[in-house]
Amino acid sequence: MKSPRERIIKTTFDLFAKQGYNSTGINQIISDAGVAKASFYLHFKSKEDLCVEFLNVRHEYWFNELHSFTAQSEDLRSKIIDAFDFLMYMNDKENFRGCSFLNILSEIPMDNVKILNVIQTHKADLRNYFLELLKDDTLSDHIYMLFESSIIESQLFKSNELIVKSKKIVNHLIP
Amino acid sequence: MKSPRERIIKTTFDLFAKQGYNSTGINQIISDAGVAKASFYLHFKSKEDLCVEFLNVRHEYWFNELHSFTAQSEDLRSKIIDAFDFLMYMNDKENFRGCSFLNILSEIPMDNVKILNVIQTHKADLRNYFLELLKDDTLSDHIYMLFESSIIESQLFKSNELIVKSKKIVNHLIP
Amino acid sequence: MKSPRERIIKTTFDLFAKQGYNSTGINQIISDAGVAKASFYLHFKSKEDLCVEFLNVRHEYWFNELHSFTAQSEDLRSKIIDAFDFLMYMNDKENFRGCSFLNILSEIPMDNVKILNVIQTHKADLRNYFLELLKDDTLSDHIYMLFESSIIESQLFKSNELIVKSKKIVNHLIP
Amino acid sequence: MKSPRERIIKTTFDLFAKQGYNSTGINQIISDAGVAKASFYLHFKSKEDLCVEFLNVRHEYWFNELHSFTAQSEDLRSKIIDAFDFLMYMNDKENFRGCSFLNILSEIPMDNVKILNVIQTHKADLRNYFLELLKDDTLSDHIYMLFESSIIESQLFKSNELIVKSKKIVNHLIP
DNA sequence: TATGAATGAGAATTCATTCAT
DNA sequence: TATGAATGAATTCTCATTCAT
Repeated sequence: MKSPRERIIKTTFDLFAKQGYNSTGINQIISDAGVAKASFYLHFKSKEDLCVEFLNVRHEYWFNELHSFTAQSEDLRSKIIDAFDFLMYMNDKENFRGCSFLNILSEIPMDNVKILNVIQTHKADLRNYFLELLKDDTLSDHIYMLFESSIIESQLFKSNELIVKSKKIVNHLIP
Repeated sequence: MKSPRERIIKTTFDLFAKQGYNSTGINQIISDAGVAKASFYLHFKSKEDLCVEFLNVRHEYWFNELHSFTAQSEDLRSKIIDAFDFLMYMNDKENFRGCSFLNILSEIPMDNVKILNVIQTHKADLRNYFLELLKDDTLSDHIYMLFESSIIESQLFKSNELIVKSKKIVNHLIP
Repeated sequence: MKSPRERIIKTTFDLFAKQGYNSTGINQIISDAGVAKASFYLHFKSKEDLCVEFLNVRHEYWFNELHSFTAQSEDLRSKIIDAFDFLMYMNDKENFRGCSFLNILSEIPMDNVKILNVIQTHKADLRNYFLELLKDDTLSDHIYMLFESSIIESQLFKSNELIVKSKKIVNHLIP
Repeated sequence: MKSPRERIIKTTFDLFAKQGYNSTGINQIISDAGVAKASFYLHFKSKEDLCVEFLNVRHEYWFNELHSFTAQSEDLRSKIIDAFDFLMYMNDKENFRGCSFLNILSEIPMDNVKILNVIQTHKADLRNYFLELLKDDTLSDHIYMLFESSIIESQLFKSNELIVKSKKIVNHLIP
């Protein structure tokens, strides 16, 4: 059995991704993780702190998954298309739960800069991911925005329809 | 002075748009609205019920605002561009709070179909708005997705940068 | 059966006087009072708020008791002496628990002005009580200080010894 | 660097005197002292135990300070007056925090004899201090009580007013 | 002697909802 | 229709203490 800290992070990873931030209480986390309440607060200063940790872990996990999913593709075009296929893979895997970062963005008060920063960094990294592939910021932002919409709209309609459509559009955009 | 029901709706409209669903308690609503607790539950079965009502009112309000904002434009191109300007107008007015519908989508449990339906309907209407203007579902969905991203990214970065960029892109897309 | 609010105040009165502020939790108060937790917070904004209310009630109670205890005495000297006898009566009644106001003074952080004010007012009133009787502020403060010490020392040593001694001293001081 | 035990005692000395007993948690003590939790309980059986130790150290410290402060004075009268000046000196130094012993007396359950004993001993010693100087137990207790009030009232009103008044009164009392 | 990790019990407070009038 | 009072269940967080090493 892993250490309490690891169990907390693992549990949080599952619960926040599945239920969101506000719907997941500390009580559920500790009971699912099999950890005492005080042990939780030994490792995390507050729920907000845990959220930051969660987002960091999620960030790493998500990009790792993206990278392995797109690793085979060699040319630019298929690398980008793969990214959209990755979204469908994730929707399948996580049941159209959408983007943990954007979900939490909606759940926190607007002045929570600590969490906001982590979310912004994640998305800035993603935006940069496309920029480094495409070397053209208008095109890369264009695709980034289709990518973002693809996530949200598939969450909203519980369907990959607009991801598929985005793929077609993107296919035409890439030179 | 308006009726209790109207006062509740008005207050909810302000608070949900400003603070979100979960951060707004019934207590704040009734105290801001100057209404007794029991009176609230006389008119609304539950907070969820109120949420549906809020989304309906918001739906109507939002499209009304969009229509008046874009009323002057006569040709297609400027009508679409105006829609993106409308987003900047709203960000200014509502301090980059993003889309009430998408925000609540993130705040509710995924199986809450009652609320999910209202959100889906709103977005379907918006998607249709572009379709009816453009008569070409690939193009209209393309623009719809840029529009959606524009909302979210400006909320995320508290900046209109990507709205401006979207406008340029959209300008090229429209024939 | 009285109203929840009354039951809370009655219970608090007993518990704070007996156990002090910090050793008395909300849980004990509501369970002893037979009231739901949320009902408690319906009537009192916070524990601090309850403390202020408690001190106000205690203030009135204490002076009422003092007045009735000393009501019979007609001349100045015996009125003052009666006040010291009153302390012994209270020690007997409340088992040498000392002064609720001074006890709480020791229990709160020094910057809690809200509570500090109530305590200061109580003691200013007491100081004034002696002044109005004696019309000589040096003498009245002299006696006030012996009175205060009498409370504290009898609490400390669980004995009325120094009250008795004070009475003798006071007897000589009054002209 | 001193031993853990010494560091704990030094830290406790500062924190208990400044914040009181209940407002000072073990966690703050060990973190301020730079000592591990288990090391703390190696040296002190419980917080209560630490409290006793604190009071003992404080006792010694306080009397030492008093003695040095009054060392210069040769005649009886000025030695007594000096004691009251000492209170003002301490109020200045410790920001009107009052008597550590009386403060803790208010913070503990009444049946905590272990701590109560230490407090009683301290005050008995003080009472004896005046007795040995004055050789007249009525007079010495009279002054002792003014002394005690002086501490408490200056703590209560954050002012030396009643200490000054006490000095005048005491000046007349001493033959 | 020294420690970092872990804990059970309890702290104050807020939630959406219902009841009696 | 309208209401003020009352509630059970949950919230986040802190307490002094102990265990395994």
